[in-house]
Amino acid sequence: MDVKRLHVDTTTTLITMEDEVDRLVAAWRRERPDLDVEPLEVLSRVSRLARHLDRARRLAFSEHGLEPWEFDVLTALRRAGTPYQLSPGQLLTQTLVTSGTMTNRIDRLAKKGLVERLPDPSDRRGVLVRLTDEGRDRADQALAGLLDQERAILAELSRAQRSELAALLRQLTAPFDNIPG
Amino acid sequence: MDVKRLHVDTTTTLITMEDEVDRLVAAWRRERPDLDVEPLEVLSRVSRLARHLDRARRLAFSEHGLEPWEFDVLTALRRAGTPYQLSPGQLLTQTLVTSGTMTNRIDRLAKKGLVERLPDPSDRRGVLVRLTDEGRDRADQALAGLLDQERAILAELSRAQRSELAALLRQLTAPFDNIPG
DNA sequence: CACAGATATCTCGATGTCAAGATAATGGAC
DNA sequence: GTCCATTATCTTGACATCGAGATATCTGTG
Repeated sequence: MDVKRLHVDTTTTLITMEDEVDRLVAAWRRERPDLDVEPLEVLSRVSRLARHLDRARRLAFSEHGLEPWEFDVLTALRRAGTPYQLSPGQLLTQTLVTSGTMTNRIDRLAKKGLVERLPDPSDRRGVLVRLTDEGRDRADQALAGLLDQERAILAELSRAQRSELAALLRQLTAPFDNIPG
Repeated sequence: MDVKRLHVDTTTTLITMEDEVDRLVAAWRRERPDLDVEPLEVLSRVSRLARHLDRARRLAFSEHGLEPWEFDVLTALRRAGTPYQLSPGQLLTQTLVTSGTMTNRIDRLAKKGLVERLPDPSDRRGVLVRLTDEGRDRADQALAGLLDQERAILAELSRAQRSELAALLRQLTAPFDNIPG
C-alpha cells in the first residue's frame, strides 16, 4: 500500500519527488477504483500550490509591512501607469474579489494613506481610486521582493519548462478570464 | 498600448487566447521595464486559476449542500478508508489550515452529524474524527460531481498535455509537501 | 521517577470575505 | 423627454480563518 513510486520526467530524465497529490490520488484509486480521478492530478495541484504560495507571499510581504491583499490592490493601480488610478470595478476584475470586499479594502488603504478616492468626473455613480506616492513606493518595493522569492521557487524548472507550464496554464485560465465567468 | 498578441502553442500549433496574466505582464513590462517579471507568467496564473476553481467548486458543491471546506474534511476522511477516521493533526496536513480552524470545522461538521469525535485510545491528548454513514455518502456524491466539473475544465487540454502539466506542477509542489514547508 | 521539552488539541479575539440587498446614476427605446 | 433595465458602488450581517496562547499529555534523559 502506498508504494513509493518515482516519477520520471520524459524530457529531462530528471527524477521527481512524490507530493501530497500523488498520495491523495493513490488513496482515491484504492477507495474508489470505479472513479476516474485523473482530473485531480492537475487541479488539486493547482489549488494546493496556490495555498503554499499564499503563505510564502504573506511572509515575503511582511518584510515590507504589507498584506497580500494590499499588494494586490496597490500593484493593480501601479500597473495602470500614470496617473495610477482605476475604478473599483476595474479593480474587481483584476483581483477576483466581490464588490463588498473591494469597498472595504479601499477604505482601509485610504486610511493608511496608500490610496485616495476621487469622484469620477465622467460618471457620477463612479469613483476613481488613485495611488499616493507612498503607495507607489511600497508597491514597487514589495514587487521586487516577491519576484526574488518566486524566482527561487521556480528554480526547480528549466526556462523551457517554465515557458511550457505557462502556456498550459494559459489554456486553462483563458476561458475564465474571457468568458464572463 | 496593450497590443493584441496571439500565443501559439509550439507542440500542437493551436492558437490560444490571451488571458488576464498576459495583460498583467504586458503592463509590468511597460511600467517597470527594468524588472524581469517572467516568474509571474507561471505563478500568477496558478493563483488566479485557483481562485477561479474555488468559485466553480463552491457552485458545484452547493448542489449537494456542502461548502468547499466541508468537502475537504469529509473527503480526507473518506480517503483514509475504513473505519474512516483520522486525527485532527492528520487532517491539518492534508487541508493546509491552522489548528484553530480545524477544531472549528470539526465542531460544525459534528453538529451537522457528518462526523463524530472519539477519544484516541492510545493517546489521551488525542482525538479521532470519524465519518458517519451520512458523511460518507455526502462525500461520495460531491466527489462525483466535482470530477465531472473538473473534466469539463480540463477538456481544453489533450491527455498528453494534462499529463505534462501534472508533472510540471508536481516539481513545484513537491518541495513544499516534503520539506517541512 | 522526576523533569523538560515536544506534541496534540482547543480557546479566544481580531479580522477579512462573501452574499444579498440598498442606493444612485446612466443610457437606450419609444 | 420618460421609463426601465442595467451598471457602479456601498452597506450590512453572518461567518470562516488566522495567530497566539492555554492546557493536558507524552517521551526521553539522567
